[in-house]
Amino acid sequence: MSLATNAADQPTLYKRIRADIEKRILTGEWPPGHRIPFEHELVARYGCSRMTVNKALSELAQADLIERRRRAGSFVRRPQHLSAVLKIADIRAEIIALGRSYGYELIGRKLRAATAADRDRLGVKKAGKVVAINCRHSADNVPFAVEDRLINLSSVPNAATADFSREPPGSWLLHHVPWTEAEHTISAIVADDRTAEALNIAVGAPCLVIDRYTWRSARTITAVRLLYPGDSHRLVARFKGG
Amino acid sequence: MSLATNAADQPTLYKRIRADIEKRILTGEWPPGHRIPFEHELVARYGCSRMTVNKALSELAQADLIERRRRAGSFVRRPQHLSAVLKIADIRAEIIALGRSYGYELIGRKLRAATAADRDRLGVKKAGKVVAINCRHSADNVPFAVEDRLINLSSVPNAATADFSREPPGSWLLHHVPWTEAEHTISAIVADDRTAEALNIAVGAPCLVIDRYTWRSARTITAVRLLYPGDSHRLVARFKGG
DNA sequence: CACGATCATATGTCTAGACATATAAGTCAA
DNA sequence: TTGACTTATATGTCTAGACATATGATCGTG
Repeated sequence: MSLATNAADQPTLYKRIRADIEKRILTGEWPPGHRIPFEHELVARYGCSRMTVNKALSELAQADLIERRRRAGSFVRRPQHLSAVLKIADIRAEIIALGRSYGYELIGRKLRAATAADRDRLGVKKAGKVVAINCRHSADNVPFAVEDRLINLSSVPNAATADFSREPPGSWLLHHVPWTEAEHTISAIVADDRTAEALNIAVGAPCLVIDRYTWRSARTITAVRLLYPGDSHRLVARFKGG
Repeated sequence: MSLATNAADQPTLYKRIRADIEKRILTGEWPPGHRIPFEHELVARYGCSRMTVNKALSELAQADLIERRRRAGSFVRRPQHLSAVLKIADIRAEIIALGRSYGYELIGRKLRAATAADRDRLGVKKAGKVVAINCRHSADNVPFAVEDRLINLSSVPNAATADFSREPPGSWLLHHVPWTEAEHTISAIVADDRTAEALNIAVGAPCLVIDRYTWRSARTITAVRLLYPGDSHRLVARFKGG
């Protein structure tokens, strides 16, 4: 019976159900915490058996996109299942997890029309407004990292009015812009005068550089460069497979 | 009827099937390319319906542990689905992928009983033999990275007789020891005299350091430290999720 | 109000079938 | 030998049920 609805479909039904739900999550229509329809509701909507819906939801749960709770339903998960490398997205959380006291200091914040350099850095073509932020993170009152960030206001208009004097922009973004993709580039430099002063290390000391570029559904969110003292910091990534 | 076999089990049947197969793959009993039993054979062995074994196999396929081919069967996959950060496990493949000519040079190779330092580095308690290898990778005849590696012969006895004068140990291991887990630690240093000479860079130039520790099923395989010129190398990792 | 016991319900797992579909393998002709 | 056609088969998807189980809600009691 339900095969009727499957007549002109290219993908199979359970994949369509999965894709439908995934799309609503990724576009933010169903934000983290949102309860997605019960299985029996989806059964009614798609006119299929429960096993079909269950397969779609199971795969979404396996991908950590949703969390399934008996008796309660299925809920969109908060994106907290990141690999260790990405977890440094929230430096505050990282430092607190290490049991050290976290310190944050906003050095500069500018709202401006995107310059050519800004557009290049964000990988966007059209002009628009951006926020440029400079700040410093510390652990136990020792400089931990300096951050140089650009936020694309076309994608995240709220960031124009967010108060970054108390909350670090990485944490703010993590809570306001869920489900992004990111690309990291890791390299090493030696500290120049400015960096050495900001990190309280010697000029010429090694620094770890992390450039992260973040987007959601083809919209650039933010570009950030983080500088860590190279001898004191460790990025740990653990993988399974080959 | 099949519920009878499920009587004293803690995990559910499909999870047990999945775990059974996963174990044989991870221990190497079923190497890459091996055809695992057909669904109908597993149905007979576990006395359950096909949907149950199908669920187990589908999850293994989703985890990229096996590949399913219609009419042919299901096969253990070669571990080639690594994240970008881990892909540097095979520097030769990385350089060739960049379209550059790969060069390899074995600097030193020692077979010895594990010293206290070796055991500490490998994270093993019992004494045993190890191979210590020093080598250099180059791209277009320019030094690309120097490698300092320790292989635990208790886990990989074959490595004692492998010819590392032509094949880099990372590539050799990748082809002889499938399905490992790894932990990376990334940091930055400045080049000392020896490093500077090996990489043909200036003393005091920044270097990216990657320490990788690899194991399989609680058995340590190898520990390696890679040094890259920090200004010329880029580690790129791309993630999906928050 | 706090705390247990009970109940309702959504998910978790499973069955014994079914038809669809891709494809390895065999068959036959050019 | 090679290419085209046929066939057998393993996986892919789906159904309409079933019972198990965890847990949010509700209700009653001290």
